Amino acid sequence: MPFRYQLWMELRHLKYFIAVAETLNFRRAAERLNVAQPALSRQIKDLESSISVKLLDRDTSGTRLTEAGGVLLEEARDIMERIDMAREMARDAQAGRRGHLQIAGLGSMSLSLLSDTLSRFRLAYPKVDVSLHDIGYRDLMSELRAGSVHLGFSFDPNLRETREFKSVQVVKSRARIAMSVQHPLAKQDLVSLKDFDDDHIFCIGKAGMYDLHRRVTQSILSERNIYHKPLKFVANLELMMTMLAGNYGVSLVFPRFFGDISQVVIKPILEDGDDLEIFLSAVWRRNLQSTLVNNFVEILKDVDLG
Amino acid sequence: MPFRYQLWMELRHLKYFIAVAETLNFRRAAERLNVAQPALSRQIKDLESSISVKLLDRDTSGTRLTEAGGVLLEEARDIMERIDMAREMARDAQAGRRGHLQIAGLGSMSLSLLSDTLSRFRLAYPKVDVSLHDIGYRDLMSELRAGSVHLGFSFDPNLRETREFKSVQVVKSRARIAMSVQHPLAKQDLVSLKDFDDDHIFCIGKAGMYDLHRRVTQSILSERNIYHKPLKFVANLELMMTMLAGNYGVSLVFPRFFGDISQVVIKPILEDGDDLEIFLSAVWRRNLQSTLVNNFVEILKDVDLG
DNA sequence: CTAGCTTACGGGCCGCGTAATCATC
DNA sequence: GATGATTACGCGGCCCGTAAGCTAG
Repeated sequence: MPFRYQLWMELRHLKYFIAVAETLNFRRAAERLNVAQPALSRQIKDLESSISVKLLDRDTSGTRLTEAGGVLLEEARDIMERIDMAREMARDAQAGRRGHLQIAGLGSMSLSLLSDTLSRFRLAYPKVDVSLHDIGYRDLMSELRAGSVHLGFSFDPNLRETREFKSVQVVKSRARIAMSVQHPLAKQDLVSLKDFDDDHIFCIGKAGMYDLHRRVTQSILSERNIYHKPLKFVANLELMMTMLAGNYGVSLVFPRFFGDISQVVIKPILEDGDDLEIFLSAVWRRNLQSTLVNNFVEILKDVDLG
Repeated sequence: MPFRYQLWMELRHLKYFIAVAETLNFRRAAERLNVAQPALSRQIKDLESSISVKLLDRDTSGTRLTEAGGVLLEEARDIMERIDMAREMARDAQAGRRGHLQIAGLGSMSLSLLSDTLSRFRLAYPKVDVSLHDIGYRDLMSELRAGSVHLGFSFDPNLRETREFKSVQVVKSRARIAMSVQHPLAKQDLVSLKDFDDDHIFCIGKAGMYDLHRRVTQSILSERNIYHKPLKFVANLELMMTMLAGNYGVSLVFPRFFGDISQVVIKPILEDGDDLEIFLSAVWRRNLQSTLVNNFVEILKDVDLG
């Protein structure tokens, strides 16, 4: 397949043309350009013939722009500005001051934590476009590999320091139980996981994107052989909080990844165990040499999310 | 004074870079460009060093865009499009299909006649920007000379065929008297200028822009030694028509330059004389080689304004 | 050994500068 | 003659192509 763009001129032609069009005098334009006048004449002539358009009227009374010349002058100036801008943009991009940063996390659970980091990053690098994506943790690896996501947030230990990925631990949280203030146990300071066999236990999401919550909840309960009713699912965090506030059930939550909701109290758990700790990590491809990601991670480390 | 735009690259560099960035393979890109691979390598290297930005990561696993490269790729594509567009626009301009056409006339008196011509011109040359200006006939000559107005409309015989200007007669009209339907003479088919010594005679404008009407009216009346009350002035055509409709006076008008107004009748004049004929001409600078103007005049001639 | 990019080197095109030519005032 | 633009012409840079070099699988 041949190439799309034909080269019918070079930037030199535009530069020379602008100079002549602005001075309307070949000799002075040549001086400004530090070239000899004949060279300038020749280039203008070449430009005109390459587009088959008369750009300048040269007669005894002087040199004047034709209408086509006037039109091209505006365009040419604009193009030269674009050229300069392109260089600046590339430099910005190299310095991590410009670009597109695609960040993905496990739904609002992790992304809602980032508001501080995001605002500080925006302050430091205002020209960087940041996009947030809610994707499932299963997709995260492949998206990171493909490069369509540059930085991910994950609770998955498999997606931490490996030969392929780098990561930094962002925050950890210990599982607690969230329930309505009207729940019988809401007055206790400490509750046991065994106390909720009569309650519905809510999880966010049903399959795919949000099913991390279900997996963690199920694993914690079955690890301890705790009887419980079948898990109930709600689509998102807000819905779950509404259900909890209405005392329709309880939920195993990781307080730092949630906001404070009135009508809902969060109680520590009597039981012990490492699996009650959950770690949120930022993950990115090790061989992705991205100043954007590096800058973002620097700020991320600097921000106290705890 | 040195020149504004520095040349740190040529379009060739952009073209080559786009090809490499799209194929991510120097050899295939070189094929598409019909150059040898080393030449391509060298140009990309030159481009990178000229802006001090790494655009492509070349390692054993292949060639990939850096972030800066991605940014530049978008810009480069855009610039190449602009280049092609610039040529098309210049060609359009040369063919009179694009540009700015500045038209001036003597207020709404003449410009309101042009709606047919304007709409046909717009149909034929949609990319041409037409601006209408209301300027006095005194300014018209200087504006035409300066080139800030390309085509003018004038009743002034001095602004017709001269060594400096070309013109074409657009329409002529014979003076009549406009008066209210309630005017005592409104029932007559023919009236004499001498019948109105008791009526106020209205003219549009007081000084400057619109005073052509006053000059013509005054000249016609004094030429015939007709007694009349001092002329009364109104700012514009609409106001005058309102005054006439209210039977506050009469006016010497040139029907083709006015619209039909209810409550106002227009009567032929008994008197004879060449000075009762007024000609509207389109005028432009003779040595202005403007396809836009030529095209416009062609359509103007073609449209029946009578 | 192959694939893929870079370095080395010689040739040719072209853009430049000097000088001459043309045109108008 | 002065100003200003266009040919004429030889030089030099640079872009290119061929060939060799380098690295990784």
